[in-house]
Amino acid sequence: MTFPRELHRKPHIDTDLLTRLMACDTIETLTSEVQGASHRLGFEHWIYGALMPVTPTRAEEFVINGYPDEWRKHYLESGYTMADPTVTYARGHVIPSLWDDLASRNYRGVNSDQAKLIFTEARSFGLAKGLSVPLHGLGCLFGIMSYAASDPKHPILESTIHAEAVLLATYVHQAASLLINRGASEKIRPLTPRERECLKWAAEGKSGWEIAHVLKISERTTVFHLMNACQKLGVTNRQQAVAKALVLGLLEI
Amino acid sequence: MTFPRELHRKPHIDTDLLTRLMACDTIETLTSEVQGASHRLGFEHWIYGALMPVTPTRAEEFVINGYPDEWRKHYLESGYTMADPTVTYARGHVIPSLWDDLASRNYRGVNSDQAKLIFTEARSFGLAKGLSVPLHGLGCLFGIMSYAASDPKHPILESTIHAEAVLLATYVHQAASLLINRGASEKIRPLTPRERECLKWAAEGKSGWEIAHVLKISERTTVFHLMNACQKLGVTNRQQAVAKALVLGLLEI
DNA sequence: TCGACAGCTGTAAAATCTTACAGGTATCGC
DNA sequence: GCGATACCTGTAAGATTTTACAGCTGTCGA
Repeated sequence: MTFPRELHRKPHIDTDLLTRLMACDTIETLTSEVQGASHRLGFEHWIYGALMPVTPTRAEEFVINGYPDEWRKHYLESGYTMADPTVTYARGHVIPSLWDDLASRNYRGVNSDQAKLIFTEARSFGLAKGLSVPLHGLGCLFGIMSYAASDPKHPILESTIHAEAVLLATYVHQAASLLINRGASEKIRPLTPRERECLKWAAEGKSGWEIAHVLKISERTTVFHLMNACQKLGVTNRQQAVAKALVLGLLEI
Repeated sequence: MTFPRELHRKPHIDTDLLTRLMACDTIETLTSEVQGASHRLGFEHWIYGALMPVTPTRAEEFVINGYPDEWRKHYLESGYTMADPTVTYARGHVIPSLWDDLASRNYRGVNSDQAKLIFTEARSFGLAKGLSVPLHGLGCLFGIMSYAASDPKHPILESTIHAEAVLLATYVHQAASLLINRGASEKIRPLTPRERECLKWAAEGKSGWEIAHVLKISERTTVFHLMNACQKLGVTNRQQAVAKALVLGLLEI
């Protein structure tokens, strides 16, 4: 296979930029680098947010952004986060979507009227045309990177911007994940192989007696391992241990 | 902000192509479309794989590919799947990586010797330069889309190919997810709000009595809801119910 | 050699979960 | 009206989990 000349297109987001992004060790430097990268793609505004689970059913927000302060203020005061169609969309999808599509199509869980209102208001703050990139993995419940341009004629889909915005988003997600984990307060002592094994079978619905037979140990020993696992995880019973181990990705299949 | 002429670069992966991808309703048409798309990016070979959890600790593979048959045969016979550094890498990362980097750097859980062996063998089958894109979300444990070119001089990083390959990968992931879900044998009756609520608190380590007090219902009723949830999920106890509900994404925070 | 750690085992009481029996109200669409 | 559904409640026996007591072997690095 030969490489036609047109294959060689210098990207806006080059490897130097990506290397710098991954090297960011503070929220400030990361914000600054992303700001520059977004501008290179023709977007004045951007926001990255992720939900990091702290318990099986509670998550903490992590947000960095280059949005107009007034819009962020209005957005938060209006409690738009949960009604925001870009957020709802990101939770259940992996492909990027234009805001225009989110407002016109009826995705599951996306209220179309509310969507139009939020987008209309956003436009009045200078966010005319937007692209939202869902992000998953790295122990986050879900994340989102949104880009916005003040010019509704920004050629997102007609150019490689579409793809480059997705690439940039994955790097921001990885960089943010490193930052978040660095600042993680709760450090869990790693589980031993036996503890993981016992938890795994517990998650499969096996009783202590059954686990003992599968692992060819005494029932007392499974109780011992599961108890230790509960202590390490800081939980009160097996249900919670299984749940926490799962959401923290401690029970790799 | 103005759009410099160079912002308008017609992408190799355009919206038409992406629309066709999402419309694929069989493995064959999807394979064929991806084959064409990969070629447009200068890659002769590609493979998409995903692990879909069927129980909290067991997952099923889904693979479609445009790899040389001989290489796939050798790969499977040698049991490379678990030793493959691209697979190990994809499990814990979200940013794409060149095979060269995987072979030279020491990522967590990636055996460098084994990695070099697999890559060397791959090269002898015509897979000289490769790019692997990790994929997460959509209820999969993790997925991976790898591209390979026979020419070691393929300008992946020096062009927008890098970004476009990532965009294409997300579309393949979404399309494959739709295909897999369509063929899903096990259809779980949806949980009622009360059942989800009880499961949520169970996952937080609460006992039946505690859940009853939180929800201001009798303990008998929590037992009732959790029993119904267990039946709907086809499991034998609360541990398994919590685990299954979590991995199936039924307990949205 | 010694501490730290993984792994293993026993008994027993109390707490909790599972399963069986049996029954009630309210809402909704056909 | 009537079936389907969500939601709610009671009693009781038996299984399982949680927690307390206490003590063993073997490996590994300092």
